[in-house]
Amino acid sequence: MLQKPRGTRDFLPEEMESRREVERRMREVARTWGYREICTPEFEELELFTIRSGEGIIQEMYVFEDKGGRKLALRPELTAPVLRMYVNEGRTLSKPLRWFYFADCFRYERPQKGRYRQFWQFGVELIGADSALAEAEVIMLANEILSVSGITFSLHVGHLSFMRTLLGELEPEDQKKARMFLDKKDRRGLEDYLSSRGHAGLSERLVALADCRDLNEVFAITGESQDMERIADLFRILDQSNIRYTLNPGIARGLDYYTGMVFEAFAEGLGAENQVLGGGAYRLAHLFGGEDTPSCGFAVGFDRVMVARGEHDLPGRVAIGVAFTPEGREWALAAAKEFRNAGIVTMLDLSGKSLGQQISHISRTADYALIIGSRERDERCVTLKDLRTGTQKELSLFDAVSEVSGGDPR
RNA sequence: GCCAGGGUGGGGUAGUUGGUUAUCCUAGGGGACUGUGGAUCCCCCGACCCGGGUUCGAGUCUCGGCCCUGGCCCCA
Repeated sequence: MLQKPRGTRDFLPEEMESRREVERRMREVARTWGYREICTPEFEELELFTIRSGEGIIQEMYVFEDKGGRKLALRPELTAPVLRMYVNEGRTLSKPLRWFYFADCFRYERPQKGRYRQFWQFGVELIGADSALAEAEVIMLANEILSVSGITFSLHVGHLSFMRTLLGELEPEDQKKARMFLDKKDRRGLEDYLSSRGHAGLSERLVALADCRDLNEVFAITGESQDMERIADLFRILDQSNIRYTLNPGIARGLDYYTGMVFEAFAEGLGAENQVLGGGAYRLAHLFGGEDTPSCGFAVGFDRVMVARGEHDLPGRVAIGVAFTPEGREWALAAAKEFRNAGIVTMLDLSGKSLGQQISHISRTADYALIIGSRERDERCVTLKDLRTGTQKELSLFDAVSEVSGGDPR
């Protein structure tokens, strides 16, 4: 038997409905903040992704050549494509642009819990706004989107300025190493490394900084800086908005990518891959031939959100099945049309078996059986059987529709 | 790329120190039953992940691969 490709998944109707429901809620929140949906190609020129991240990521992407010899890649993320799109066709639109997307991405990695080779991201980009309020807006939006998705999460907000100030005295190579140790929370490793590079005093300050949960403590370590007031304002806005977050100056990941504010969210019950959201302020447009444009955004790992939610039963829709005899078929077709016009899920029996067998089959997938034979046809009525109670009555078509409309699904 | 544990019909399972036709439940299909049957009865379908090796004989032992589940690495 043929198997699906490694790291991909099939979704049965139940799971799909539950995914669509969460997706719908996320879209709805984004819309109420004025963000509008966009869509970019499933694959792009390979170069779009290597410009920023280097050739090294090719081995973690689905890369291929088309019949014209073009080097292409399935998109591994959406920020670069969205900014490419902005440079191509969004430059003359009035700023700021508020865009969101829900799309699948592909990465050639080892699958594990919450990590697949095809996965979905819900993301937001706010392009062309450069203020504390813009950054705060994106964080607040992220917070609301995760909230409506029904998961328990913690939000960590940091700023690269803190770390940069301290790391400034190091060579770029050493900065990278130091960040790696910080990210892994390997304090001994950090200390040993920095001592060996002649910066013995620095590790203590870095560790202290990563531990800070209060802005005043942070500034006590980093000293005064130019953007101090703006950073303070960002956190002031978050506090005024009653967002629950943790100040985390230790966020060290993706420093090459982001330029200022950075934030992440973590959910419970996900094992090693517990990050469900990442975002921050960045500048990418100039890499793709546009003007240097301040932007910020985030991406939600949709599949991880679904894993973190666990099993949820969705309320189903009321459904009816129509059982009929050959003489009743025409009237049954007309009746089914009426029910569907009223928005009721209506399934005709396709087997042509005896009424008893039809009802037996209908009872597995529907809440009501509509029974139509020559008697109903002659009297222009229908027999409606409530399959949960077993009671049935003969009604006019109009009354039957309103009866079912008012009923609850199983 | 590395480590650990797994892989028996669609789903869930039993299978002893290697030994006849691989167990049970469930789902699915068909039939009896022609206006009540969500039933009942009967029947059917369908599996040892793949490939080598050991053996008279492998679901069982062994090696390699694939896949799954976790963890490491990475995470734009």
